Amino acid sequence: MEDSLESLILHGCRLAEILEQNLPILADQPDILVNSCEEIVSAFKNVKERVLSEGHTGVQELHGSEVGGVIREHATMASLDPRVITGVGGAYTRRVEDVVPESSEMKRMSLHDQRLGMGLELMFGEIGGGGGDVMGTGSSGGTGGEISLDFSIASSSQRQGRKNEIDKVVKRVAAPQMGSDTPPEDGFTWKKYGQKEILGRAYPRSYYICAQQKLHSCPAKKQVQRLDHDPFIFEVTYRNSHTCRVTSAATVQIPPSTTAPPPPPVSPFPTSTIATAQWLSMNMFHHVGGVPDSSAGMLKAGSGGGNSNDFQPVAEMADAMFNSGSSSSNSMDLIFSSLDEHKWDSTEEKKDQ
DNA sequence: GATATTTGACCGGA
DNA sequence: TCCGGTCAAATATC
Repeated sequence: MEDSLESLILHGCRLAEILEQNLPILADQPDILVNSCEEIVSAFKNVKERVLSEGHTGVQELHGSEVGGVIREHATMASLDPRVITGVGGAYTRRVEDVVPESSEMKRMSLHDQRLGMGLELMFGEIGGGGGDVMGTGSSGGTGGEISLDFSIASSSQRQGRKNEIDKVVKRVAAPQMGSDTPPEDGFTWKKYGQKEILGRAYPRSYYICAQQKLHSCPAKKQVQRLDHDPFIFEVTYRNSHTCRVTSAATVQIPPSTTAPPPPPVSPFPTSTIATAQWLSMNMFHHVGGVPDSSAGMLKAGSGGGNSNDFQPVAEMADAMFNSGSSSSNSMDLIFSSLDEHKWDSTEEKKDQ
């Protein structure tokens, strides 16, 4: 049941993201804070248990040509962990209620996770059907509440296909600002060398090479493509590892699977206190009708390269959560810090330069 | 003037 | 032959 594992991770990440986004508000509402933390802990505890019991095979084997489809379809299965189903989203709420005995918590989860489900669907929508082996790792990193989902794509067909396809990482990131034409900073400087209309895509694809290519013969490249159904989400494909970074900062070793660091934190949710409070009350706790736009969410797909280490941050995060208690808002910093320390190196390095 | 971006042409894999 | 990726000249911006 690999899908449930990934869904669990995603669910936990999403809950953590929601909590982090609303920490300023929840600081004055300890009861809600505790409740929310417990939900997150529960989700990741489930992940941890599954990882330990399955020996990581769950994530490693999250292959398939239809990641999205798998998630969507399997999420409706009665045998699936209810939390998984609610985590996958509101699209299955009714089905869940059909299958699972009614539970107040379940219903609440299902309802206030509706927007999450939409996000997940958006997240997976275009990855599915690619015919590739997709290694997925859910992670939540950055101080801005970024939710990311990384998929390294290294299908057998792609291995045999075009060159440079082996070291290929696809990430999805939200536009730094609504309507922005440029993807978020990712810690590297890029030089655009081309743009092309892609068949079947509503938006052109931009091609970038590392700006350090001449200096360090850095082979890193990236492609930026807006999603058809959500132009505020960029699908960023990284190819080749940065050699420039290794050269300029010998202390940082970049595995191929983490070719690119995550973009800077971007708040995918309303930023004003009022807007946040409204969203919070609508979706997280009171879940009255209406499904907010999830399109601004920070989504990434990519990374991994089939390396089991991809899964490590999740386990670390789970550990951090379980060991740090759940009633303190500081736990969130602790949770994300372990990820950030790794992922934000390059950004900081660049700033230091 | 240097650098960055745009854009049409070309190349090569499927 | 099609289409994605790259090149390089033209253009824009600083």
